[in-house]
Amino acid sequence: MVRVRFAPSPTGYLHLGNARTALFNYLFAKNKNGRFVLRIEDTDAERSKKEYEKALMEDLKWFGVEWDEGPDIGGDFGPYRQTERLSLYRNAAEKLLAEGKVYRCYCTKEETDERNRKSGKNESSGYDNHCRELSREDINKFESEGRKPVLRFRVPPVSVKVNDMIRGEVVFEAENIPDFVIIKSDGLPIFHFAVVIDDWQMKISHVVRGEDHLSNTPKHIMLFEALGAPVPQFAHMSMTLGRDKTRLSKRHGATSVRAYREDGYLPEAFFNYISLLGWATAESQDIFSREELIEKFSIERCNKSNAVFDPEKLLWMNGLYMRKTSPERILKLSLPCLKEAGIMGDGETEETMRYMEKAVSLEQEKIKLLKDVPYHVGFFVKEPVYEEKAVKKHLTEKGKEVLGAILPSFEGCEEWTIQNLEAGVRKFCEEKGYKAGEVFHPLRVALSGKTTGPGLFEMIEHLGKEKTIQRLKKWS
RNA sequence: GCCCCCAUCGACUAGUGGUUAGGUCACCACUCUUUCAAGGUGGUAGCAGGGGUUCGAGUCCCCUUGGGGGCGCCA
Repeated sequence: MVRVRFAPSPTGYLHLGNARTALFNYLFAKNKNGRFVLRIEDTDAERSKKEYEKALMEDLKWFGVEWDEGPDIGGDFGPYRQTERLSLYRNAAEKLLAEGKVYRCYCTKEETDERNRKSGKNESSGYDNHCRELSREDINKFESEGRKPVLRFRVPPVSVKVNDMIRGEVVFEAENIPDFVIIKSDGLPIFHFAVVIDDWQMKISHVVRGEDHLSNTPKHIMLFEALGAPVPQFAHMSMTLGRDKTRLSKRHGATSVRAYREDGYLPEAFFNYISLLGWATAESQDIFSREELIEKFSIERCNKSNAVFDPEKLLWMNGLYMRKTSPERILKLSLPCLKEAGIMGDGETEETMRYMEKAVSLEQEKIKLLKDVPYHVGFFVKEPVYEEKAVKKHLTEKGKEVLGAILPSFEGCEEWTIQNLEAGVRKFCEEKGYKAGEVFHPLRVALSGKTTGPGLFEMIEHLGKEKTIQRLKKWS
């Protein structure tokens, strides 16, 4: 049984990189008919916030990554929050201590840094295993000073092979791994220890995570072995970078799932785009339905090299899905924006909803983001926002003259259909000797406020006689 | 400083010793068209560098360079 997990820290909104890790875990699990576990790593008391945990779950659900076990829905291997599992870590650590696999260390950060400096080593070269063989006397002395020890893992002198599903075999020498802390002096576990205990006890079969953890994996393997626990399979996926190939951060623009969600991306577009980062089929297909992705996904086809997140391609893909979906759904999803823009209110009638659906359908191929919907369809119900440039260019004296001249033919239009409207306007052009553009452009601007929009006659037809005449009068 | 990973168009990628190095985004041109889009057609653009191995290297090996990551009482 394949069991994978996604284990975020609730210290901020779900990051794009993490979203990708979650997605790959999800796809892998679903592809293998396995289980996808959500675990919250909230042992960092200062930075972890309940509201972020909530947001994390909302955003995951938003783009369709749903878990089979997690803090909100439970499961057979809970609890699923690390702060609720502290006794588990403590017990496991006690056992290792009794077995001599970990030891108490009383050094402060300053002391180890100082020793490193004196021996000419780099400050970040790690712990020097100073407290490995403390005597009873030493311990008593430190304890009487009131020092609180940390628990350090006694790294065995062996090399560790990581058999990575993406990277193949990677070997690490123990000499490059200093004894590391597993329990802090306040009794809380360090990340590396908590993950191992959790993965073990939650029976995680495959650990799929970012490459940033590859160098830490030998530590994890040593811990699994010290615990007598089975070592899971590992797959370290490439990292997600920004345009300049550095780690994705604020200065690259939006980096949280929340931001894309609020900008009006469609969840299926986001899902599809993210799946393409560091993974591809032999055909390099790039449009997939959720089901297709689940069916075709495989860890073996994950790339080893880092991937640059390209917001432009995401935007293109969103437009594609926007064109594919129904106007009804677009309207429904953009309702909050429309309300905010004062274009629609609460409790609109069924008739208005259908009217707006039609308006959306006329503009659908141009809509790239939900938040742009008000801009595209606002003029159908509200007085147009007249764009200065458009007015200046087309609603000139001559333009207004044309509008005044054509007004009667609209007033006299009995059957308000696209065909009639077009025939009428064309007839007008011919009779008065206007070129089409001389009439079409002023009409469009007077009615919509913009130089771009739906087909002119579809637009007029949908606007209706009343609004059309009222707006034309205003400009003639 | 030490350790690890990676390297095909600007970006995402296909490629697993013999290819005119393919697709997608972006870009450019043309086309369609009342506008803007969308669509269609075509195009610009790539194997980081140097050594090997081989009849033959984008594909295998080594070095260099570049990029990323790790080495915390953060996760």
